[in-house]
Amino acid sequence: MRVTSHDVAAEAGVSQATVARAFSSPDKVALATQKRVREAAAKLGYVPNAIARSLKSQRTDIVGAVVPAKSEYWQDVLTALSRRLAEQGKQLLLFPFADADHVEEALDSVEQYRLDGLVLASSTIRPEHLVRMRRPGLRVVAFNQPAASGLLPLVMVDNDAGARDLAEHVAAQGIGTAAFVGTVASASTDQIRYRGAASALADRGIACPYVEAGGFSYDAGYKAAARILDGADRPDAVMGGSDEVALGLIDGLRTGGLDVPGDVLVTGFDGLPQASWAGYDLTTLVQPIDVLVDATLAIIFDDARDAAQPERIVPGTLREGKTTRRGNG
Amino acid sequence: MRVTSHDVAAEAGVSQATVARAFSSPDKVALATQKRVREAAAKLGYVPNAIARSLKSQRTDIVGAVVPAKSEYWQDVLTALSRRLAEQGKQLLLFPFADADHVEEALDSVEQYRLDGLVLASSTIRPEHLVRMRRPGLRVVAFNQPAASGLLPLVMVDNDAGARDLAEHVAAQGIGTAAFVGTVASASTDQIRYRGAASALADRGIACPYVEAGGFSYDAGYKAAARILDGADRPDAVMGGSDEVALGLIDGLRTGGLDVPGDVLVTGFDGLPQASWAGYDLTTLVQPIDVLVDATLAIIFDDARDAAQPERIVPGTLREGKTTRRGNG
DNA sequence: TGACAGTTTGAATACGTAGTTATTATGGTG
DNA sequence: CACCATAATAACTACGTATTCAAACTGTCA
Repeated sequence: MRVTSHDVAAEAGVSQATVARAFSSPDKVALATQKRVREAAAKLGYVPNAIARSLKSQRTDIVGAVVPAKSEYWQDVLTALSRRLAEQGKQLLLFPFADADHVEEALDSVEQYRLDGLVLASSTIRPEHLVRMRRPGLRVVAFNQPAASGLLPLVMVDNDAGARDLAEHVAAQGIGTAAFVGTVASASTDQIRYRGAASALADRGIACPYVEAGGFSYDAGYKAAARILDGADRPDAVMGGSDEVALGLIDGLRTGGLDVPGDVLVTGFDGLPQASWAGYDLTTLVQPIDVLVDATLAIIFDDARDAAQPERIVPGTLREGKTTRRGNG
Repeated sequence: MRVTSHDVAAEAGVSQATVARAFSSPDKVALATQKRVREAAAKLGYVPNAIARSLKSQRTDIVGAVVPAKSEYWQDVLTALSRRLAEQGKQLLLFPFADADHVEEALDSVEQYRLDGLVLASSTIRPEHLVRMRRPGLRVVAFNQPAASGLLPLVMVDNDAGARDLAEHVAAQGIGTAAFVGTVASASTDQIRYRGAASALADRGIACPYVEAGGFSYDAGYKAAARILDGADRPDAVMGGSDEVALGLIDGLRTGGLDVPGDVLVTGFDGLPQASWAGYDLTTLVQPIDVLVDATLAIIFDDARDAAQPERIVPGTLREGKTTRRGNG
């Protein structure tokens, strides 16, 4: 039924061991034998069984990713991650979770597979879940998850500096008041971004209250806009906790009759492709996803275990769009 | 080092076989023994090894997906697919490819893993690649890929009917001329959608030339808008081959000084979340992704192999947005 | 020619689980 | 109390590969 190395061995008139060697370490097999084996394999349609190989070699060439099921940002990250892995002949196995309450189930599945590495995403994974994944033989990396600091190797963009950059850029446009519309208040990225922005604005005498959108989505941002519009004093600038929320904010504010950027400036955070779309042209902090992904894979695969708890914090870059470009007055 | 069922057996004072049974078919183990095994397992931190299980049972509980590396639409599909699989305790393994020339590499990797099923996506996978994947023991499904008809089990939205619905809807707004901006002319979905739209419009005496955007992206649509604007006679309506292209078209047309829908109507195809964003509110054909995913998994996992070559064609639903709502005149 | 280093190959084994067969314990009945 | 049916467990083996170890073969040099 299924063609195995034994079948190929019989066909080529050699032993199974030789077939295995011909595929995994060809330099140890005489050229003529190699050719004979390859021909037999081709004739029978033999393909090495990765499952059996993994069992023997204790490597799966598979990296797992525990991520929120629905999120533009994470979709982008996963795209970059899986592409990078594919280039190295490795694969990405997804463990999506619907919400914070279902993380544990995802982690249960993870343990079954003997993955080479694991990327833990989402700032809503709780610390107790994080430490649970510290197992011998499994390289875990927390991705953009400040709460993991000190608990796990960590790779993230410099949220604090990024938020400050955005705040300073906005302040430079000459605003009087501002507001920060966060995603979910308990998310550690949210907290850092807010503190960074608020602190930078405070330095310039600008107050910046926190408003919680209650989700990471466009819809959450859209709805939050209504609350901004209803508020007593409308801020001159609104800083979104993420691009998705910011894009929702823009549409919500515009639906409410405001002009962006004429009446109110808006910023985001992440650098999603959609933020660059001409309809929005959002000012945001672009995360260098490729750099973050490379850093992540370096921690997983580099034998030179950089220190005990590596912590790579990568700077983002400010993207200036028209959402913070005041008309001419 | 790694805890195995043998270790647990020793700890619990039973045989390895009993430990295995306690986990895979608990009903065959006395309750008291079961408890003892579970306690020993918990104490040692034992987790069954899915790799070894797969080798023995010839099932991996993993479904693979060969998809284009970069695409909003496929990201959505994969999200739905992986979520559905996770609910059933199964996982999704990604095999992304950068472009049509790299499909073969992806397929090479696929064969190594003994997957329970495989989803082949993208309308740019060539027929010879499709048939290559027809292997005993592997359930393959072509997802939204008309070209696979007759070659592989196929699940797709009714592209023809959808395109006709959109065309009729647009025609009903009282247009005189139209244009179809496809993605990539060689894509089989593109061809069907164009033919459906053009034929429905022709029935009403409206000509509909084909314009190739040259890609599946927002950028491709944005650039195609320029060509529409430069053209001799501007169409009253532009039908995009996909939502991504249509969103680019809208922004491109608006950048060029046109009002959408005031000066020109625009439609898309797919029903991406972004199409519903207030800034666009695109008229499009919404694909019932959950239905498509369920149909796909049914073919992969249902033993009652529906016919030899099942072909599930699911109707989409027209979403009427403001991009086809002419002002009031 | 014989010995020896180096290369190439084959036999045997282990990876960790699940299922198959054999053995022992249990309980009910005449 | 013997006997049998049934439940529960143990011993063993297979899944397909990679690797260890030993054997066979190559060619070189004294």
